[in-house]
Amino acid sequence: MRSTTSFKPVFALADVNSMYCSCERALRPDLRDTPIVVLSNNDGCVIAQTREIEALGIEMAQPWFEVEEQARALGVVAFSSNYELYANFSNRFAETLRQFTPFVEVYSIDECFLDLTGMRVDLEAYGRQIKETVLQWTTLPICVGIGHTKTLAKLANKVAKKQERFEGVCDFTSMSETELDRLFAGIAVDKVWGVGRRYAERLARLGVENVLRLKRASPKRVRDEFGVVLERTVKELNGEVWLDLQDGPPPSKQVMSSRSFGARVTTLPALQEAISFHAGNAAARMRKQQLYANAVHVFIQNSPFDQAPPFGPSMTVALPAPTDCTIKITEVALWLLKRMYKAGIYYQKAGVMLMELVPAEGQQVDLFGYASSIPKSKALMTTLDGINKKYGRGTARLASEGIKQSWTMRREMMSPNYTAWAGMPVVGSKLVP
DNA sequence: TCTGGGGTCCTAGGACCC
DNA sequence: TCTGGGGTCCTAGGACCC
Repeated sequence: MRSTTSFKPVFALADVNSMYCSCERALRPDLRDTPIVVLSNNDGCVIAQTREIEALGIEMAQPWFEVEEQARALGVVAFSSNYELYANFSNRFAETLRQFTPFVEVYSIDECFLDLTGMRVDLEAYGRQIKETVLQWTTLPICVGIGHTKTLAKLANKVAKKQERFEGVCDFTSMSETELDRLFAGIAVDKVWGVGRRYAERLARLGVENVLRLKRASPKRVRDEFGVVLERTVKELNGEVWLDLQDGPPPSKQVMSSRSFGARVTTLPALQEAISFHAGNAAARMRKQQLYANAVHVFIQNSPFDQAPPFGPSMTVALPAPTDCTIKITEVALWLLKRMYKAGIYYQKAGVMLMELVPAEGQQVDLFGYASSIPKSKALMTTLDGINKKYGRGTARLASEGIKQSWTMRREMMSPNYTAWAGMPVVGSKLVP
């Protein structure tokens, strides 16, 4: 963090418009004017859509099967989600932003905060320059919001997206208090970062329906009614900095791998494959962060949408010593599964969560030998991760994950050639088509 | 037939201890 | 046996985020 003692803090939020759809369009420039949706795993729900789609009455998180027919009739093109592709574009996006300030926080796959405190520039013009550069270098369209706190920058970004007169860049810091208040009076309170549907309903009952009302609410009263988180939000709306730019993501406290099945699963062997897969997947992601797990949690469940009564057992077990070894974690997970499994259930989802994670540094070898094979295991895991990094995820894995994997998800509309694209040469962060 | 997959933080309440 | 307060730890649940 830079020192902010002599300047009023300034944050910007750069956010890619319809990230997943924009990535798909990058591969298919011919779809520039075609409405696109991207579907969740299993092609279940709509999780991203281009602007035109809202006008068609298709909503976010709507099950695809409910709207597919109508959408196709309207010429909508659908894609299965392709996270490797999106992660690749996300990295290019963040790298481009680093040209403008070293103080960049990657907040999510399609959003970065920038600290612009103390910059002697016309902030709005700078925002436009950022927007244009990202478009040129990555083909991704973005909006930029600028404010004295992260919460305000978020809100400014929303305004930049929604109100066309701003043309994609909205700078609250250059607006007068009166101007801002007039703007805030016209924005629904649930557009504020940290105010979801529930809070919005409760706030509405107290007569707080727009952002201006929330900004003017008494922090103490908000704290008593809603807790410290929303109190902080109110203060941030008033320009008080409570959230700072984060250096890097804090280490995870838990790592979860879970997924719905492509079709219902009933047999133990199929569940064993799925749990093995999730154990291996979670362990690999945990190793990437150089963490060890102290506990393993496994769950299986049927579908809330099926007629059957809900069945969703879950169990957690503490490990005798922290480990990052896929083999040990898988063993434990399979043991838990065996204890929970009941025949005659149509399982819809299963998952593994690794918990109580601790840094890999300084792990003690326990007295009873559980961890005594650590050097061997470490070499094996390093090899495993190396192969999978080089040749793609899942190239090397435990046999218990199965070969056919009949339980895996559907991705019937995946964009082709994504690996070739991911390997595209980069010159000075610039994308070379 | 088909209904996402990750995470975090806070709070309240119970168990237990002194 | 009854009474009370303070502290910690754990868990479940609810809210939020993308």
